[in-house]
Amino acid sequence: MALEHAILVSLAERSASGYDLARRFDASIGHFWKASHQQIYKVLGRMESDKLVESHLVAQDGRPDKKVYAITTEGRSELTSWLVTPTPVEALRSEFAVKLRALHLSDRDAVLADVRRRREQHAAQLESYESSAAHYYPHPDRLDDDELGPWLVLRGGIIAEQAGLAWCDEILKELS
Amino acid sequence: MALEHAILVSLAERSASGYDLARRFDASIGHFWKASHQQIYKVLGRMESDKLVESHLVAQDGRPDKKVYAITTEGRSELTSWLVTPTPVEALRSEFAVKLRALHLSDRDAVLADVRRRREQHAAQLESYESSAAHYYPHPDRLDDDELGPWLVLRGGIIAEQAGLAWCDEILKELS
DNA sequence: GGTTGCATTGCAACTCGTTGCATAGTACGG
DNA sequence: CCGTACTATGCAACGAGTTGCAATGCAACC
Repeated sequence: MALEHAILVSLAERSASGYDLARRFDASIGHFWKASHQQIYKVLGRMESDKLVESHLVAQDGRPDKKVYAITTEGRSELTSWLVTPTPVEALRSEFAVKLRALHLSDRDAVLADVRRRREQHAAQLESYESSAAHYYPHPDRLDDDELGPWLVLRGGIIAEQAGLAWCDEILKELS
Repeated sequence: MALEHAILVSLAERSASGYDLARRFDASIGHFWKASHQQIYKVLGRMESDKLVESHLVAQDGRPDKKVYAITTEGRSELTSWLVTPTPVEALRSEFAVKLRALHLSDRDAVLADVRRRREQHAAQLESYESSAAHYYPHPDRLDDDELGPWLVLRGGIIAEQAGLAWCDEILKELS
């Protein structure tokens, strides 16, 4: 139930509608935890019956009404207790690694093309993270208290993409 | 349906029972694609009705009978066509990143302890990969054709663990 | 005037994977 | 002789996530 907690984190920062949350997940948090709007609406519904969040309707002009969700006291205590429980290291799960392992059964050129594609995707993602970093945190040596977390997460993304890139480069070297 | 393909890869190398497969997944392939025995039995059953694999019973002495699965021609062609289709880069999904993002809502010492724990796990995994590499591939500059894939996969694991380790170290530095 | 796109919420059906349980024979240590 | 551990297979229930579809109403573009 990690989406539940990701939503609590997001709502603890600011109340939002399901639609807003879906957009936030497309942007910041979503770099490390994707969620579709269907999934978000479903989980929000369950969280409301569990009293972790509460909602009220907000009329808007020129747009459909929206249902703004806020975290409850119970939600906050659930969140803080989750925050201090140790996190199991998630197993890495890579379809690409399975394919690579079967290299001797496969078509070398197809694999090469695939690796090149992946390399470009990692490079693009890395660039996007780095420009986010430069834009939002121009002075990483002087961060506010509430900036440190997001900054470290961004650093994690950068490190992961660099690793992905390095792996692709190593594969390309071996295959050429 | 990636487990299906991982099983096909494994059976293409050698026929095996569900139990054997579960152990293989605990060892080599499983570093990058975990699967429980329940899951494996279930998928094997479906794959048999889909004619991707076929089984026959083998009696053993002192042990229960086993059902040995072999890949079929149809399974092989499914496998080769899967091998040449491009692989989407899997989104990274990290519960830990979500927690880290909420650092300002959290208990600094609890986070520190968690990061230290994760650091140890990455270090242990890295060491295990490196000793596998040293043991199975003592001469990485001279690899057989069928060794290159597994070697590159292992390299991917090493690179990923090093990245995980580097991230932990960076977090520890910032939090101290 | 028609099409496209955005904002907003949601349902239904499905796949994938996890957890817990059941069964049964053998081997081994205390 | 008893408990534990290994080999071997499987079912049932559940949770998480994906895919596809649907509705409505406004704005902007051609």
